[in-house]
Amino acid sequence: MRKPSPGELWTLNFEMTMGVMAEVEPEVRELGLEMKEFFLLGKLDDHPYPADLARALITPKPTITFMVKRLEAAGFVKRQTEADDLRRFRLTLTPSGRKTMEATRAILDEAFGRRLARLSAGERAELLRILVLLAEKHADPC
Amino acid sequence: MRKPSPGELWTLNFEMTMGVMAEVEPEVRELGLEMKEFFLLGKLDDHPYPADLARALITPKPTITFMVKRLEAAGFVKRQTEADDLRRFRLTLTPSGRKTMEATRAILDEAFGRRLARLSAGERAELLRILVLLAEKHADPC
DNA sequence: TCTGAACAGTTCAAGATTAAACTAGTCTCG
DNA sequence: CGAGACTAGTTTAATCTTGAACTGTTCAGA
Repeated sequence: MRKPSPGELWTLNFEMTMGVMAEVEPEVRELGLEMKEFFLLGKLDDHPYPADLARALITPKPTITFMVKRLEAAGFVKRQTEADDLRRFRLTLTPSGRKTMEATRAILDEAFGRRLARLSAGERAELLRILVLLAEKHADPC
Repeated sequence: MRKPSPGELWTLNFEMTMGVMAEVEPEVRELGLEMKEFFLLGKLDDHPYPADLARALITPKPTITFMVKRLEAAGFVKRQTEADDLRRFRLTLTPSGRKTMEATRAILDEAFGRRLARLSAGERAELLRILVLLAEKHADPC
């Protein structure tokens, strides 16, 4: 590959990522979960409120409302009102929700693990190091 | 970061990728393009037929139909019937479509370039090498 | 040539997403 | 306290997406 521009590199990475997601999706669906719902469940421990989730997942609030509704109906999430701020609902994973989330992660581990197996141990470590650098949020210097 | 599982690494990467996309999206919208449409335009040279695009973009055929309709109406894409196979339409970028696509890529270059600037030249080269390995499609050994 | 399978692309209807507007609770500052 | 600004979460209505079914075309094999 000719030396790509940053945008081309981003696109290559994006397509790889989406390829893995598409690979995994049917199997995850069989667990009764959409990939987007998996992302939500994965954030729940650190971001237990809907508005908080909306920010963390870069997703509009109404979308979160509807996803939470579905997840609650499916028995993956429990909502409880927060005594000290009556506007908010604290969301928690039910045991079934956690189990399903972990099963999904296992499927993802397996699929992306197959790709990572193409790399040496050193390359995998380097990739981790690099991704941590890239993922870091930098304060906008205004 | 504790050594993450493959799925956690994938998720870290996915979130970084989506973060860049969210960063870029408003500016791209001002050009009159959705990000999804940008991906479509970017594939057009190599995949000039809708069904072909649907496969390349891992997207259902009706979605492509509607996106192409919009892109044609916006003057970014031209459709012409293919004489030797009357089922198919060949799609081509109009000059305006190519210009807009390139402007979008420039925005992406700028945004992802800012992240890449956190890496050394050696790390960037290593990242490219690694992503090429990960992105490669392997034949399923059945 | 004909028949049936396969493919390109579209339509339609059901379902998902989301911007805008809303309700209701909290907080700040006089 | 009380007014106004802000935040959480929902509703509504418009838009977007997509599975299923369809039309029309091509192609392989009898």
